[in-house]
Amino acid sequence: MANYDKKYDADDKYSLRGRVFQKLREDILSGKYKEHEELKEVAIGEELGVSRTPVREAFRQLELEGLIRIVPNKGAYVTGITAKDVKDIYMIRSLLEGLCARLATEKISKEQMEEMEENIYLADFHEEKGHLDQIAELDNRFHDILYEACDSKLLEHTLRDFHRYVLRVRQKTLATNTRGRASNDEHRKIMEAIKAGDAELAEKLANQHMINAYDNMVKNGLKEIYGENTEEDTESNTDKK
Amino acid sequence: MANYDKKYDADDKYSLRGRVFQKLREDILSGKYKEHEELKEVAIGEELGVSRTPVREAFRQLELEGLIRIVPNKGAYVTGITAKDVKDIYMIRSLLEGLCARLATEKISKEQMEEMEENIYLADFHEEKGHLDQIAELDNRFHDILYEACDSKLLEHTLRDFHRYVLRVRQKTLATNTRGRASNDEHRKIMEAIKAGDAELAEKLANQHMINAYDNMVKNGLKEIYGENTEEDTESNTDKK
DNA sequence: GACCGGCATGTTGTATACAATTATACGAGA
DNA sequence: TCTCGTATAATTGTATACAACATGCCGGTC
Repeated sequence: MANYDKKYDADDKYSLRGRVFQKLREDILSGKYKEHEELKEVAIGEELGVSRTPVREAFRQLELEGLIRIVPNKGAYVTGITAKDVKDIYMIRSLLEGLCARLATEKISKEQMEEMEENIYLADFHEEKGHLDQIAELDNRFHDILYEACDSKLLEHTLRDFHRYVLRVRQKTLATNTRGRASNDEHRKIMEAIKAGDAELAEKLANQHMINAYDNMVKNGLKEIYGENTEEDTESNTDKK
Repeated sequence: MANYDKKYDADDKYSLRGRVFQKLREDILSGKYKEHEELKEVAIGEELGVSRTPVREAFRQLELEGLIRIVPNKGAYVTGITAKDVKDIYMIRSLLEGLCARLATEKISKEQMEEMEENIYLADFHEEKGHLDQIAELDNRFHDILYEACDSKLLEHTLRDFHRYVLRVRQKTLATNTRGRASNDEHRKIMEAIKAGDAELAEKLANQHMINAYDNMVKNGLKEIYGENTEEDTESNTDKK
């Protein structure tokens, strides 16, 4: 981890490797490739019209992002997220989003503050109309703004990683109920605390925001989506040492 | 980042790529390759007796670990750590080590508990004798035990990443003064809290332990080691679109 | 009929060849 | 002498060829 600038070249859109990397990440997160599915180098390569070399390099990166698992001499498999993983991520995020909000209170710029207010306003609007896609999009964007505003490349990157990682789960739950409204209300309170310069409060609210999001997810049947033990690797590993 | 099992195959010692990856990581962390030094594929390849292919793949992984920075069509450069990066990392670690200690209080095994006690006992011994290398080693190991004991692959991995990342700095400061003793005393208190089942206390102590470690580092001239602005990328980037 | 071994096939691992891009050096012109 | 442009070299990006390994089928043997 701890790789700030990475995004700006690892994701470079203009090399074949970068394109393959982005495409595969998107496809995995969007669910095109499902858990435990095997990704074959030649198949991916043909699909995207490139040779195996850039595909292989993209695989190595995807592995470090935790999206696939590479078994030497065997293949690359899409990793699963267990219910426990999700729980752990939200525990970690609760603390770090809090830290992020606290730092942002000091560091946020005028433009970021304005975008945040606009974000909440827009989310209200789409909430009224029931535009689920836009709500999800704005929810993501709210957190992105917060990450940018904390003025710490490391924290920003860490949070973005975790955020992206649970997207697979989150998208399924945000659309199912009234969490959208509650979530946006919490966003508003965080925003107001930051605007008022109350770092302590902003931190606490952001902490709680994550806890609420997780609780809601559990209530709405996280277990059914990602079984109690999706166990991305059971004892099927005879290749250790 | 969220890539638990990765270690067990990304680091696989028996493929050329895995060996190159490990070797380079070690060399960068140990300081053999210095900040902003350019790593050339052929040079590394020849040195290790392999072709460019495994070297390139190792580069991609090192980039995601934040140890090098790859500029498309130009080269791979060892990244620097700014003083602010170190500060951010310790802020993050303060929270996460606290969480880790709290979780470990519930989950730690008998064996882990025993190793932890032994660790502290040994550290005391080497402290008396002034064995700086062993003290540093035991300090690292203490945290590793804690990471393992929290029973969260994600948290464990995240903390390990950050821990490893600041090793470059930490090794230089631990040896310079009396921090070794103070650090071990703090370890003992954390251990006792865990043993007593007091999760709250363990968390607070671990929080403070990181803050103290950072304060000590600042006192002992972090600035001089990693200048105020080691700025791993200034505006020397004319290649961004 | 069950088990074992080896060949055939497919897939990944590595090396090498070639293309594209960037850096460097040198010389011509002002 | 300085600057600019072109040619040349060096380096990375990509494709392909070959090697190593894993898997599954098939026939043989007990």
